Amino acid sequence: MNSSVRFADESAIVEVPGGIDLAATFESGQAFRWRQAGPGVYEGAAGRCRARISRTEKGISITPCDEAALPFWRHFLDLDMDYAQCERVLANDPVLSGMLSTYSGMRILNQPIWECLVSFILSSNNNVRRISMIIEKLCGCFGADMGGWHAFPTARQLFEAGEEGIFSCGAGYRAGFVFHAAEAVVNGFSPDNLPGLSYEEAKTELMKLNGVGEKVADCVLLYSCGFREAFPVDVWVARAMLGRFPEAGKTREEIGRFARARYGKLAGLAQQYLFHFERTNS
DNA sequence: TTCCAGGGTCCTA
DNA sequence: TAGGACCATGGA
Repeated sequence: MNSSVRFADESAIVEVPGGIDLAATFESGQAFRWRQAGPGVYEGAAGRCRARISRTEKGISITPCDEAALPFWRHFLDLDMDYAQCERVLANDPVLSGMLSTYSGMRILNQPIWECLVSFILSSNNNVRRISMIIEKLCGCFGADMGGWHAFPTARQLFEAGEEGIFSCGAGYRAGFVFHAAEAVVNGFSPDNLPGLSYEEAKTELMKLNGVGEKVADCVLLYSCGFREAFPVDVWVARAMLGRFPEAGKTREEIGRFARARYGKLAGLAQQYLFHFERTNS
């Protein structure tokens, strides 16, 4: 799917045919460095890039953004995926149809893999607000100074920060897990190779890391590696599924299997609607 | 004061 | 293999 683009005033104005709901996309617990800066306006960063994204009549405006930067943001926001078609398919599901009309335009992001991995290691037994706080501290303490803001720290930067440095940012018992992941990357593990594997292979590789279980692995695969069949099951999604699909099973593994069989390659998007709806309506 | 949060690990039975 | 204790911490 290709959409028209024009550049003006250091901005890229991009037409988004399938529509995009910035609030649902940035506030549905998949990314932790984005804040609302006004009505229909979000500011945030991904890796070493920072931008202000606002709604326009037919799509979005990304500032700053030139021709060289556009591919990064196009991939990050998944602008080449036909979400209108995805929503048409999911709308046939009686459970999801109401959620789709409420949050139509919610998208699954393609985040930098290392950043996504660390973010979701930090998510264990934690809440969204506090995860964001820890990540901002990690960026401020160890990320590269980009002039007024800090990039997400690289694996080497977190390795050199040490477990104590990571702990000092409020990571708690998860500091050891993050340090171990950084050490693994410094010693040769390459997260960027994961998209080239199968879903099962990539999940197995991720789960070799300390602090990465079934749920965290599925989050990384869905939000940064392009595996749209991944179906992370946290307390909210488990609650949503148990209330609507008693036949899905009780364990998180059973629920995940049931959802992948039911929704296929759209399982990840279905999960995002279930999570966001359950959180905002409880 | 207790419970909960986008869980995972380790120990015990 | 299943179940439960434990891990840090801040907000409700």
